[in-house]
Amino acid sequence: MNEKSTRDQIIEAADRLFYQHGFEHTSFADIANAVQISRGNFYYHFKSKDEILTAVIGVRLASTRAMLSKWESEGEGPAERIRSFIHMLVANRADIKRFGCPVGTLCTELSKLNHSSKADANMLFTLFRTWLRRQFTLLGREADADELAMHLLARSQGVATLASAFNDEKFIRQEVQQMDDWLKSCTTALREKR
Amino acid sequence: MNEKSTRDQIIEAADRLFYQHGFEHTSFADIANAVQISRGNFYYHFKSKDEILTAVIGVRLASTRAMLSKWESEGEGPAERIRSFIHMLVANRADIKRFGCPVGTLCTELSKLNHSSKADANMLFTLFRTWLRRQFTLLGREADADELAMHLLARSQGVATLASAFNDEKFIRQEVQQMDDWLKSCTTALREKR
DNA sequence: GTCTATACTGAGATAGAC
DNA sequence: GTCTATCTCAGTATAGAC
Repeated sequence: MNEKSTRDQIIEAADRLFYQHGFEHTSFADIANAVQISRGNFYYHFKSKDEILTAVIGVRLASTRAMLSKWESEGEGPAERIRSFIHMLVANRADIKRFGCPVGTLCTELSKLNHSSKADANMLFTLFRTWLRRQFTLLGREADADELAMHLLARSQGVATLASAFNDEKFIRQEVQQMDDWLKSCTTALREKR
Repeated sequence: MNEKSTRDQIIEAADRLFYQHGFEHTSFADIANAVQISRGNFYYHFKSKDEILTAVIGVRLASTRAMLSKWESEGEGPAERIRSFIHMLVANRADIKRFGCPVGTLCTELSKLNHSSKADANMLFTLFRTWLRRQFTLLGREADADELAMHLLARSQGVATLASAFNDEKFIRQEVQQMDDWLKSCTTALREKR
């Protein structure tokens, strides 16, 4: 079973194209062309474009949950787990430089379209927020865990946006370094309080 | 001459609609409807939709330059001027909460569309970057002025993105407070070096 | 499950009257 | 300078053959 089902291929292609060119700007023809099927066949698998979007968001939610679980089980302690999040920017720097953050850009677009799937897409942000909040709580920062989680999310979003606008990978590394330092200071601040 | 020319009205309406609903999602009918003119009349003033976008970006560039000049002349010293930039987030919080940052969201969209006006829109970012860099230089941080400028730009972009996704004005105030503190620490760090 | 052919819609754009 | 009418085309969607 090396062959993926046509349905999965469609979702995969749509996921990539929505990321690279945006949801609205991606046409059925684009997706059909990428999967090498006819436009007509398309409607056997999905009734509408919105239905594909729903499926794409579903896949992204699932893969995000899987990634967070992996970080949770593999990271030695909350600080290293948070570092996993921060270093995602470096790991994906080539894509981020070209297309920005897949979560941020999708949420922004759906928000402008006032699309019915907007809330589902925002759930991607919530997954990260909740996960980060738990890590900061484990780090002993339960009082401001959510604030720290949101702060870090915002920092990474900003980095993605500017790295894309200025087509600048070096800036990503620079900011990641600063976020690492900031994370250390979070733990230090805690020790000083003791 | 209280009446604005039709051309200016079109640009104004397009500016607002592009911000609220995105460039691609805004149709001629939407703009024509907002200005209360017929679609046909439209083409007397602009040959194409791209031409309207060019005009909108032109207006935004001009008004950004004007705003930066105003901050430059009115702010007492570089630190207070940088604070003007930071507090833009608070001043525009209602719009930012709903539609994100007008600069960031436009640049992101045009980047995904691979639009020919992408570079012009990015110039908006460059205006802020250059201006902030100069302020940090005046603050005595010439060695890392550009890094600080980019850092602050990224922070504000991230705040706008998340405030919009989570529909959260309080988060904006929270982060602005932190940026104010950060700005103070920039000056403090300098004094300590002396 | 995949194809071709085709209908329908909305959006960008033009022509020409007033 | 503004209007109505109309064209073209891309994109979504459907019908029905294979």
